[in-house]
Amino acid sequence: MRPKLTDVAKKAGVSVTTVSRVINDYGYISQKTRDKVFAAMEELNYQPNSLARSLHGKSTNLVGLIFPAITNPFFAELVEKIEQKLFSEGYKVILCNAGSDKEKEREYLKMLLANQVDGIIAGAHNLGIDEYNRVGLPIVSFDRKLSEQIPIVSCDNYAGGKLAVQELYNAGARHIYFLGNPHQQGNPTDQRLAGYCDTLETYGLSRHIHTVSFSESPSLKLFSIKRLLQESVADGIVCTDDLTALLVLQAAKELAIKVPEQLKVTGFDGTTQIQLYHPELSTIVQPISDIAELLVEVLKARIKQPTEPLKQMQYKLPVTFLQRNSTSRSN
Amino acid sequence: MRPKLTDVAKKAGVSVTTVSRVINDYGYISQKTRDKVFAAMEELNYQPNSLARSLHGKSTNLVGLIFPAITNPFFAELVEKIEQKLFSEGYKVILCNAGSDKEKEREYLKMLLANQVDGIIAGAHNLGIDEYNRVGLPIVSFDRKLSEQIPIVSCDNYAGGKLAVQELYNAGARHIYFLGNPHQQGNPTDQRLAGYCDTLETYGLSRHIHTVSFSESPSLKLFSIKRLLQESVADGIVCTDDLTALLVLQAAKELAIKVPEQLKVTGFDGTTQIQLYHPELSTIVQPISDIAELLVEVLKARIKQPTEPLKQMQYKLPVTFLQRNSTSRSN
DNA sequence: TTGTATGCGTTATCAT
DNA sequence: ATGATAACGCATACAA
Repeated sequence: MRPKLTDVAKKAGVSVTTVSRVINDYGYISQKTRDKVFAAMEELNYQPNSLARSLHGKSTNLVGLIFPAITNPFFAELVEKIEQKLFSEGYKVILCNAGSDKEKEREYLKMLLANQVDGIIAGAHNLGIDEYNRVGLPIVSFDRKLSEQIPIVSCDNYAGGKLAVQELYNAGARHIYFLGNPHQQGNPTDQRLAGYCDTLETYGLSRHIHTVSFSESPSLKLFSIKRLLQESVADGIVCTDDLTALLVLQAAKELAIKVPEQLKVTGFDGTTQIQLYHPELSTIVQPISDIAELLVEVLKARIKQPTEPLKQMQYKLPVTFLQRNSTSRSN
Repeated sequence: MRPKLTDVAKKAGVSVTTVSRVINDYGYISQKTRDKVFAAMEELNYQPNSLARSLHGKSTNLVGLIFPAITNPFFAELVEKIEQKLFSEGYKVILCNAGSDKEKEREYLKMLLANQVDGIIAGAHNLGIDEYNRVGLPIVSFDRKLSEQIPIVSCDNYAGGKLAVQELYNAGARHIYFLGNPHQQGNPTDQRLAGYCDTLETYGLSRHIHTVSFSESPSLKLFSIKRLLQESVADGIVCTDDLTALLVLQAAKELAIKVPEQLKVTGFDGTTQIQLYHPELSTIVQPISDIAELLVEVLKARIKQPTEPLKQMQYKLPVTFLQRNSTSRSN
């Protein structure tokens, strides 16, 4: 049995109140008893039971993170940054890898409630608005609208889509395709598509929109991308994420299509990892660290003042373009 | 305020005991009251407070995961698998990204204790034996010896080191270098080095052991690898992880050293992600899914019977070789 | 400066 | 078949 307050009290020869006072540094206590208590705690390797503490009305300092998959480098880096910020603020993280599983996300949501988390940062979005509305807990969403009450942090997806087209155009591409996940209504990532469409229009080019399912197995994805490359006349492709872009590069290589001479490609996300291990890929870089920081800041504000009306519904962070070889100008 | 048992009881017009009975499916209750109670719960969106529950002696069904960095694809895949297994067993995961920070790992360990986790799976190892011994909680370690009392799950690192050398040798390499993290005493990963050394000896070749710090920044790592390639006569390199191997490939490319003609390279880990996005890299594949499953199984056993003496101290899972172009035979 | 008693939300024992 | 109540480990109002 783990030692409890009474055990420490007994060992130190004082009352539980005194021990509690020492632990929480509250009220008046003599240095002598303080020392005695610390010695007893040390000897027993005592750790206050934070469950009992929270039951008493104290907050748990627990934050739930709901994301689709940490094996995706983008989410891995984002989650890691979030975890770091939260840790430095005294919060601990319960990680919920919801995948694209509605039921699992629901389960996790219930679990987080049951564990009295102080708040939730949601990056997976399989559930509907009302389910999130019922939670009744501070929530901040990454990159997706969950409800009218839940603030969203994301990068400037529209600017990203626009920038990608501009860069491809400037590099000489005139048949610019869009390749991404099937889009869902009302999500900020749709803005990437909107940016693409609008910008094409200003150039007087026509749009070509193709989708590959995010959840599809990568080898299937590779297969459909190859078919796309064979059947199309694309000389530029805007991908909605880096992994898809890498598959395009791979497909092009297998088909002996030269990048960037015959085909220029941009990714989206710009994780440190892919920047480093795929230095050939141009991409729209999301400010992952800033996003993480902002998510945490906004959540903290909601936790502190849950009833306060939202100052701001959406926070959009700027993107940048990372010029690499896959979009080099070929003369 | 979140609804509590009394609220549900009041709404359903029964006592708290009855509600508790319904929730836990315990004792006798008429279908009629059962329905009433469920209706009330539904209406209030009631979630039992698992803190109060655990306070009463129930287990939290919480498992702590301590790992160095989920941005490393290997850990990302391992953690994701572990999380999946645990979830399907009814456990939730507290993720502790300890980095290589001793203090953070210590903090996390205390936090997990305070949150009454049922057990811990430890994959980061900055702390000493005694700190883990004091925990007094079911722990299973991945790939590292933490104490006499803590079971270890790992792949067969020795076989991995051996296999790598064999494959390089068979592909024609005769100056086979070892490139990895600086090794620490008594850890299973040292076995990779041992396997390398022993196997070289059977071939009558001499050993060349080089280290690059794991925590070093990748661009620094790349730099020192380039220097190594320039100064050495290596025609084969055994890397202790895939990311290092990728840096070697990159360095070779920049130095116009042809792989596999002039230099053959093997990685270690074999994550799905790197297999897919770096199809040129030969590697020793760890059975990640099996490792995850075994970690969870062993932990479950410890949780069920914490006092039972360990049946087995070490569990070694077999590795396989994935033959790709970086070790192709060049005639 | 220190100790006693009560309550947090839930489960379990005992009664009805 | 259902209800009253003690206990879980801790924090705090109140008392000493």
